[in-house]
Amino acid sequence: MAETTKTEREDRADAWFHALADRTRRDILRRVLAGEHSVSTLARSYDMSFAAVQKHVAVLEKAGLLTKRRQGREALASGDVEAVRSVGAMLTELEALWRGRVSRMDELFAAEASTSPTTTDPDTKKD
Amino acid sequence: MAETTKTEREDRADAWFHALADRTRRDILRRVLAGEHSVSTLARSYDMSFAAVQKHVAVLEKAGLLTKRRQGREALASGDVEAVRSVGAMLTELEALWRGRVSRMDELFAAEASTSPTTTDPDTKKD
DNA sequence: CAAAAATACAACCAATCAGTTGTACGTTGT
DNA sequence: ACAACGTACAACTGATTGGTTGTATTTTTG
Repeated sequence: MAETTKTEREDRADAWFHALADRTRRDILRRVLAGEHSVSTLARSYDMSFAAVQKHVAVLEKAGLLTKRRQGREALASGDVEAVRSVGAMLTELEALWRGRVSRMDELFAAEASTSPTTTDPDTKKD
Repeated sequence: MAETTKTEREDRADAWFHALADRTRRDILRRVLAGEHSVSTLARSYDMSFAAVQKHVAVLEKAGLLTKRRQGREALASGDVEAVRSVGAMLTELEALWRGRVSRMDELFAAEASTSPTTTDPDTKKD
């Protein structure tokens, strides 16, 4: 159950980051995270055709960063925080790898210091 | 000074997210965050030409997510955590917008409840 | 010195992307 | 009923992307 394969996760990440890699889309996401907006309302904010904005919304929707709900003739878009959090979590995982490197470097430093205490360059007195 | 304009910030974000929107690049970033690797060492890990991997490294470098240092004939790549943190911070800012929406919704709910206490659906007793 | 290794970079190609215009269809207001 | 509005989608275009091969340069190694 909930069998999320590695490539599925990477596929989603591809979609997430690609969706966020456009400033118009990031701006749209900001707005729909702050509150619901119809596609035409959003479109009025940008110097491009309605169809172009509609495409951007579609990209965000496919990436799962936003959901649309129909009300009469309007399509109301709303940002999905959980998805944004997931992207953030991915970045945190990257940071964890870095922390692993640092602790490994610390270990190495400790080991070197104990085996040969004078290994640290003695020429570095002044400059 | 350090006058960072709005578009400069957006330019960097474009580069960041675009760099992260490719799974090979994300994988390279993971490796170089965990420790220094030469470009050819990285290249051996992927089923593509050396030049292709070299290009991916260049994209990450231009985005500021990784730095290269020359040692002899090798180019050693190392991940930049600060940049990763900056990307994370951007996501956190998006989350903050959402929190703003929620508190505004809370206010609205409180106001509605005080003016017409029976507005809330009485059928919603159980779940 | 000559061969091998690691890098850099240009030129090319197929695929995708971000934008456009045009058309069609359901919904709203007069 | 009908005009205006909001949406959806197809078709097209120029720019960018992710990959390739080929060539040149520098550094190590035998």
